[in-house]
Amino acid sequence: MLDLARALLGQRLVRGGVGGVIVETEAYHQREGACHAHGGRTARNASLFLGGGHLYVYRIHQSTCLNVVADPAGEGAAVLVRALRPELGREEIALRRAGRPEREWTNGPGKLCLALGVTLADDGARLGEDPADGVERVELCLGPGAEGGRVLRGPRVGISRAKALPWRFRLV
DNA sequence: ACGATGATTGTCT
DNA sequence: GACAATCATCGTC
Repeated sequence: MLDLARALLGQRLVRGGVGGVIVETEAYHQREGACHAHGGRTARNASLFLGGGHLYVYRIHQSTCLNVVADPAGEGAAVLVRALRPELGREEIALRRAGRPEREWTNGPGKLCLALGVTLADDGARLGEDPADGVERVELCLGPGAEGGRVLRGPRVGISRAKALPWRFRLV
C-alpha cells in the first residue's frame, strides 16, 4: 500500500461534483501498531479488509476520515487521504466550510470530509461505483498523478504508535 | 511559526 | 474505563 499512497498523490478525488487533487496521504498496515486493523477485524474496521477500490471511513472525536483500502482483500491495509487542493465545486466547498479561510478548507482528513460531504454512510462503498440508490458516491478520476510535482516522504503525524515509519507522502 | 492542550464521542476490553 | 489515524485555540519563541 506504499505504492498506493504514492500513486494517489496528484489524482482527483471527487464526490458529487465536489473535489480536488490529493496532495497528502499516509499508509497503514495491520502488522503495524497505528493501523486500525491491528488487533484483528471488528465490526468497525471490517471495510479495511475488503481489498482495493473500497473505502474505509471512520470517526475520531468529532471528525470523519477517509481511507482508500489497498489490496489484497483479507489483509488490513489502507491509505488515509490527509489533504486535497480544492478544484471542483469550489462554491459548494465555500458553503460547507463557511467562515474558514480557503487554505483551511481541505488541509486535514476531517476537513476534507466536511468539504466533500463524506460521511459514515460512505464506509465500505466501492470507489466510483454507480449510485444504484441515487446516493452520491466518492470517485477517483485517474490523471497524470504526481508528475509535475515533487513527492516528499516522512513520518506519519497524529499517531502514538509506530511513529518512526516514513509512510507519509506529500505532493509539493 | 511552532508546540502543547483540551474538547468529547464511539468503540473495544 | 481507557483509548484515539483530529481540530481549534492558546501560549511561547
